[in-house]
Amino acid sequence: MKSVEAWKRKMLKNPAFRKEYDALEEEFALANELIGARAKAKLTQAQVARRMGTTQSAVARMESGRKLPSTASLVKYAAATGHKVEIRLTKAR
Amino acid sequence: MKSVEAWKRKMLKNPAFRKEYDALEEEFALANELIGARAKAKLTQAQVARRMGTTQSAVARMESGRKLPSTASLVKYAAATGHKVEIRLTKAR
DNA sequence: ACCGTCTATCGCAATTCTGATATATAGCAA
DNA sequence: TTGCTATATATCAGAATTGCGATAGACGGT
Repeated sequence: MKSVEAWKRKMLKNPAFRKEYDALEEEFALANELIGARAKAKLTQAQVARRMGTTQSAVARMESGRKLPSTASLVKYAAATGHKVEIRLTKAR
Repeated sequence: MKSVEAWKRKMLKNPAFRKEYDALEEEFALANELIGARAKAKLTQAQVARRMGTTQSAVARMESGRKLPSTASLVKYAAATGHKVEIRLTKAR
């Protein structure tokens, strides 16, 4: 067992940290969606960027998960990788 | 058959209009998701607004479909109505 | 080691969205 | 009609995101 995992389990018991973590998880999940979509399309960031009408650095930023991208950007990114965006509000766990 | 429907079918054959229409459809679909989530929660715009830490007018704007709300706002809105946001990039039709 | 390709990050101006207030409209009940 | 509640719209300053160039790191091939 990796010590990082132990640390994570312990920290998640802290409510304050937990809140932060959940918010971050949102961003990471989204970043994975993006990277996965681009991988399926077999395109580089630069190629997606050109199709979106923007630059490679902007695409890298979206995939970094350091910022939540706008809905408009998501739609453009999806189109560039041959996908469409689906946004659902499902019952919270 | 309503004449509006006939007009719509005809217009959708126009590629330029079609593009506009698809973009709008995106926003309307999202607005419906939001309104539906709030209806299930049986909350008013003002109640959701207070839970989101914003005002009734901001909630109305999100649901109007006249602007694409930010991802951050979607997350807050979902939480306020007892939901969570799911964003998926699926194969384009 | 050098080169070419792909990705990550920084800083700043420009664009877009948000928060807030005020006001308008619609429906309903007394 | 009056009053009350819920929703819609306008405006504007402030906040957040984007576009862009420059640059650095990572990786594989020669």
